[in-house]
Amino acid sequence: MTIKDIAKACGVSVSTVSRVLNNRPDVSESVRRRVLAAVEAKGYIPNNSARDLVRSRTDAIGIVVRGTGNLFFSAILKTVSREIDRAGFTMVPHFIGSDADEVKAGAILEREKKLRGLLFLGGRYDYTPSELALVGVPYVCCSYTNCFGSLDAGDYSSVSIDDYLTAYRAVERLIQLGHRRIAAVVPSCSDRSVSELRYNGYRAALKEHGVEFDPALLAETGGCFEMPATYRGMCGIIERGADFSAVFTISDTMAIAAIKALEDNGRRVPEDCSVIAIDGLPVSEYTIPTLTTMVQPAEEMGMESVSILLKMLEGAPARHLLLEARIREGASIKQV
Amino acid sequence: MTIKDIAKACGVSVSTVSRVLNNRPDVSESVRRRVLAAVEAKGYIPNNSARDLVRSRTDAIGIVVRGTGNLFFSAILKTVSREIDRAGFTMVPHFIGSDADEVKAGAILEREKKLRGLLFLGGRYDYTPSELALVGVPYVCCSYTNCFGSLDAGDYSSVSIDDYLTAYRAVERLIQLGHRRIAAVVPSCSDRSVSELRYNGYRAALKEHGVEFDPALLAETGGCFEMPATYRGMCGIIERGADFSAVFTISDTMAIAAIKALEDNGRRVPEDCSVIAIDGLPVSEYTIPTLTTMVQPAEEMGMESVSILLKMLEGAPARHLLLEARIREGASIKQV
DNA sequence: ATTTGACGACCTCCGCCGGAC
DNA sequence: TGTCCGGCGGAGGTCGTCAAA
Repeated sequence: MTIKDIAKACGVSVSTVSRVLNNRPDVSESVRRRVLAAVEAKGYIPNNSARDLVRSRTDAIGIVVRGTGNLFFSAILKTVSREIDRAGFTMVPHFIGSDADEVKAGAILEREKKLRGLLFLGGRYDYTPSELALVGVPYVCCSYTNCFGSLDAGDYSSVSIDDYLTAYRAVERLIQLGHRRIAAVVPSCSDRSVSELRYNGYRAALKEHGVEFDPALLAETGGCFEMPATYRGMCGIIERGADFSAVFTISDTMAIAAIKALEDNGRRVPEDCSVIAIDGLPVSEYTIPTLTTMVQPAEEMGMESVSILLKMLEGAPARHLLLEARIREGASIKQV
Repeated sequence: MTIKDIAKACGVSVSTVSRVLNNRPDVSESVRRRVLAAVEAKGYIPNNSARDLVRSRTDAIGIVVRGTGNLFFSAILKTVSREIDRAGFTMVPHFIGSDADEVKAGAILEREKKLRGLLFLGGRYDYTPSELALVGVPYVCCSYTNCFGSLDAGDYSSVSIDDYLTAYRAVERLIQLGHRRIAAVVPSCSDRSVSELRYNGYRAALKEHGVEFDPALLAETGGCFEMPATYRGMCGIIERGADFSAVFTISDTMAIAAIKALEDNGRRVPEDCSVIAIDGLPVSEYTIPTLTTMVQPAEEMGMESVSILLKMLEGAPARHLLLEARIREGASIKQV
């Protein structure tokens, strides 16, 4: 069942059928009706591969999810999927490890699947224009920005929270409660990415409030956001006999692992040690104790990312949206 | 950048490049290397639309994920995505609510995206053949089976654990530890689905070991797997003054919410009450206390689901794989 | 002036035949 | 005789162009 069969059945040319199918004006009403009737009668459906081939453009939007096991991304992904479907596009997801090259993955995806646009869910903060030259379609960085990089702000869009400020406020909250010896478990202090940014917020909050930074209170997990590495990092701080009354981690799952390490070493949370984090996962509202955390507006981030990308496909300029993370008071911090 | 450019650059014919690209045997090793080097150097990627076109079929496999917020599915999804990519197919995901009609969603997806096959991640256990007649491509039910339905076993594949037996074993473990008053929080006792199946396993374990079932120890959440509803259900059992020393829930996240409800009502886990569940999420290894749970082999389920589906696309018969859920001993249960 | 037909290009695969060694 | 490679044509739908009715 091809366009030729329809043409033959109607006694018209292939060109004419194509014109009807694509709603072009230069076809007489009588021929149009005859063709549409034949299409309906024979149940003809145009071959999408052939259409894509000649139009050289699809309805595909790629999503590169960097960091498998990131529960925060899982939440965003569902929103993104829903919004892309709603707009009549097709979502093409691609999951990569947190140490993989998302730009390369996106560029390959773009060409393999003929993407109209790209949405990066997590990535590096220090792109250079030459790196991103690989990407030939509009793209949005969801949950991060290019603050360490050198991209022209007009060349890409981003939707994120202010990582530095959010970390600053989380640590400031601990200081307000009287904490001075505040440990931190972070993937890295200098990864030119989310971890460095939030670490800088931690350092700035200490400094601003006259608290001296103590390297003994810091654990780096070697770039890893996973719970086992976080658990080991927290144990490391404890085992070296460091003196601290609070812990800051850059994600909820890291906080859950850190709390586990504290409890396993005989330190109760929050009685012996306060813990604060950033993310606001649903599950951390049911941990014991309930986690106090800075909630990222996941739903809003997903919606806005897709909305901005779709508008870019229609020629709208790039946008950089900075959303606010609000604290969700739990029971993992207390006054000292 | 097309196959012609590669041919020109290597000084060979288009046919030869095509032969190399498709791993055909009748090409000399030297030419093969030269062509592959040029492909690498120029970053050539074959046009998928053209490939699909000439092969007269697409490379799309649909995934209908039923139940947003299901962390267990998030883990499977990553494995499924990786395996589909590896096999050279394209994954087309579709997320729907846990009360939505996955068959209808799959059928629509199949027509819109011209799918080769479908993978249902979560769904009803009681399909009838007429319902599934909507689906015109091979499909695999991942994480569930049609045990309440009337499908011909040869018409579909499934990869799952034995829900009834797994629940039976979990509850049996509690009985072995001396528990007789075992509460259960389940979405529903009669949803013709996973909840009913696991509830039946709970009831069977009680009966088999001479423990009388007490309706006061049961909470139904109204078909909901979410933590807030589970929390309320658990609180309901406590508030009605029921006497129990252990709780069985059908998922890890439900257990986390149940433990929270217990602790909030002054009952320590496991000292005052043991809790056991089914799933084996990474996060439940870091909750306090560590959850004792029946681990579903998520990685294996994802891999096998894709593997079986791909073989079905090549004409292989349907298969029904029953995987084993092994207990992960935590610290949420104790002897009484 | 309006409508319709014919044609080539787009891109890849694959089977087939022919030539070269 | 066997191995390797070139070349051809058909498959599919769209779209611009040109010619014709």
